Amino acid sequence: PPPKIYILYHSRVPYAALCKTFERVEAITKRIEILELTTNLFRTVIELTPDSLLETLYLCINRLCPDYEGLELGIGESLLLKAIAESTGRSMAQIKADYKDSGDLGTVAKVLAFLKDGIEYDFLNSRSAQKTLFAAKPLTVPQVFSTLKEIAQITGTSVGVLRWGFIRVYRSQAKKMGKIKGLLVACRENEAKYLIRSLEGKLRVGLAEKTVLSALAHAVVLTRPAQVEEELAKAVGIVSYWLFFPAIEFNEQPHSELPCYNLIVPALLKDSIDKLKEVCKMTPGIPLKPMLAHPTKQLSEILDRFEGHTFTCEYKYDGERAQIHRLEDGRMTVYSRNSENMSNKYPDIMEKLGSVGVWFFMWVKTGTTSFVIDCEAVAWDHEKKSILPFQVLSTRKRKDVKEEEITVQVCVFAFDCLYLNGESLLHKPFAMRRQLLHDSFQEIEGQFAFARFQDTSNIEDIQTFLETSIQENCEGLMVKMYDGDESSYEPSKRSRNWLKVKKDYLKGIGDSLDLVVIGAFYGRGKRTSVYGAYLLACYNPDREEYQTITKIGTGFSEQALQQHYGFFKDHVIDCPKRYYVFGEGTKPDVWLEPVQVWEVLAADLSISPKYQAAVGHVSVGRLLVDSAKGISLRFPRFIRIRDDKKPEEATSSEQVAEFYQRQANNEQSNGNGGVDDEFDY
DNA sequence: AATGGCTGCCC
DNA sequence: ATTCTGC
DNA sequence: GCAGAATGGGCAGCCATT
Repeated sequence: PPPKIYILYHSRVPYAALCKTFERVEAITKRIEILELTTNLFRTVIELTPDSLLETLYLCINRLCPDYEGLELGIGESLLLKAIAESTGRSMAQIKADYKDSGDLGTVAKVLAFLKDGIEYDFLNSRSAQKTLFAAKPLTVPQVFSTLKEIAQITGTSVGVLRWGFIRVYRSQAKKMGKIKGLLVACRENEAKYLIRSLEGKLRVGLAEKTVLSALAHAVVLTRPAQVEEELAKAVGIVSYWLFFPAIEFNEQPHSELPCYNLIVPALLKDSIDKLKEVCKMTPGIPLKPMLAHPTKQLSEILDRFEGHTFTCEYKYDGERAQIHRLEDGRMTVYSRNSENMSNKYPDIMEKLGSVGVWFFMWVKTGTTSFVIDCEAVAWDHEKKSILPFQVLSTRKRKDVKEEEITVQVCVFAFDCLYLNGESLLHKPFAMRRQLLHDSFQEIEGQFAFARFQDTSNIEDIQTFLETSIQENCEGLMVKMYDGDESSYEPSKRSRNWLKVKKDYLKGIGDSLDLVVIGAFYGRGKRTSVYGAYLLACYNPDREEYQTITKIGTGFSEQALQQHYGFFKDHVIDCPKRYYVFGEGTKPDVWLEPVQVWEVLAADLSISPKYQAAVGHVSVGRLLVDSAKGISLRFPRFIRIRDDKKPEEATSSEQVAEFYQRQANNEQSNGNGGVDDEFDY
């Protein structure tokens, strides 16, 4: 149907219009209706106030700018709680209690009465509030957006010396808080709710980037600025998803190749649709959203998926995704998985890749000018010539890194080439991209390597290759479509053309532990009114203690969440048992009696600064483990209740220590395992 | 100058 | 990251 | 199968406090 116009003619989009859409979207779950509502919002904006389209869109996806510009609000839950408390004149305790009950900070801000000039205004009762409270002008989308941006730009503590020697301290947190409060008092009806959620960084209305992008495409097809195409509007009186399909397609390519709304939106408004594809082309220097892989539960899934196709297996390295760009003019950038600019973290990579010198030491072969390559940066032990764990990589400094001061060396494992010498390779088959990658770069030991691969279609070979990858400190395998149309590079897609196989996905392998539930955390959002996460412990029979090991918050079906809540609410205790061993920073919202054992799966064990499992038993060369550190789990998830086990029969501290030791031994001894044939493919 | 809490970003 | 769920 | 929303450990860096 034609847009329901609830925006009157304004020079700017009222923030209320946006919030109204959010409210409607939040109330429904049907995807097509959500799409329709969002499309109508954008159509209205295009028609009435096209200059606000970009800001409207950014507020819909809850971002301030393209990811690679790296501007962040720097506001979290604590600051918001404080801001809400101060704005409402209520105590933190009250705010926290409300938060617990509603599971939504937005609701907390919306429901509470605001105190202003000694008069209490009730936001729910808009009639009584209207007269006085609404003295402030209604918020507009550009205004809210620019204030959010200002908040993000506030930084640092500065000390200014005023006349007569008075010292004034500007605190960035206080300034941010001031801006938030300023917005809050101007909010009406539901605006505070969505404003707070924007500040939290999660809109949680069931509308996120993919749908917003699709809605944008629909809107610009149906509505051109200043010339509503009535006929077209009538034609879609019957809502059919497939009628819109061309619109989706036409916008998807531009966005996947040039994921920057600052560039796309003006082009959408100005240019014809045909021209858009020309304007929005892959551009070195602007990061692509990396292609992602589907998890695989069994090796047989690989054969099912790739039956009748050629595919190839690669090691899955446990490091940090690095999309490396080099432009013709020599400028270079390293981007992370989430398109953050990591160039300052990797001066060593920049130096090596950018350098001209003796060909023997260069990663880039002569003749290779511009490129975009997809890689994994992995911590590297130069003495042992082996891969170090992710936890080591994560200790690398991130800002203003000087090459001389680098403590954690990195080896870059390249596995794809998306752009080469002025030409996009996104639509080329993977076989060709890999060939070009190998033709254009060369391996330098301990610095740059190609991801190890094996082309095979035999399940036993895959099994063996998987085991070898794990021996060599990798996470497992990536299995990729090798040839044909389906092997192209699909930015931002979790494509079925790439599968990942990790040992912990496979049934019966991986670290499974039986742990005791000793605490719980209130759920939020769709987990309001049940516990959203739990605190788990292992058992130390010698000391008769339960030692905390991890929180857990995934793997539960909705039914399981209900069931657990129902069960544990009768086992809540006022304070922790004296035989609970826990760190100050890991206290749950409620403590529980030790009455149930859960089977839990994890990818790895880690040295923990917070948890206490096997404390005093942890020793490994590289990670300086002091006696106060315990063990925790990487990627913990709930598998099932172990009703057959009593709490005292849970995995013991000693076993936890053993698991860790085994893992560490593997990391230390097998680094070199069977790699003397490094160039043997 | 040291410490600890908060935040954002890796996985 | 992993996992679950409505469409 | 997609898109969205729940939730995990742990690191550096920033800021406020002491």
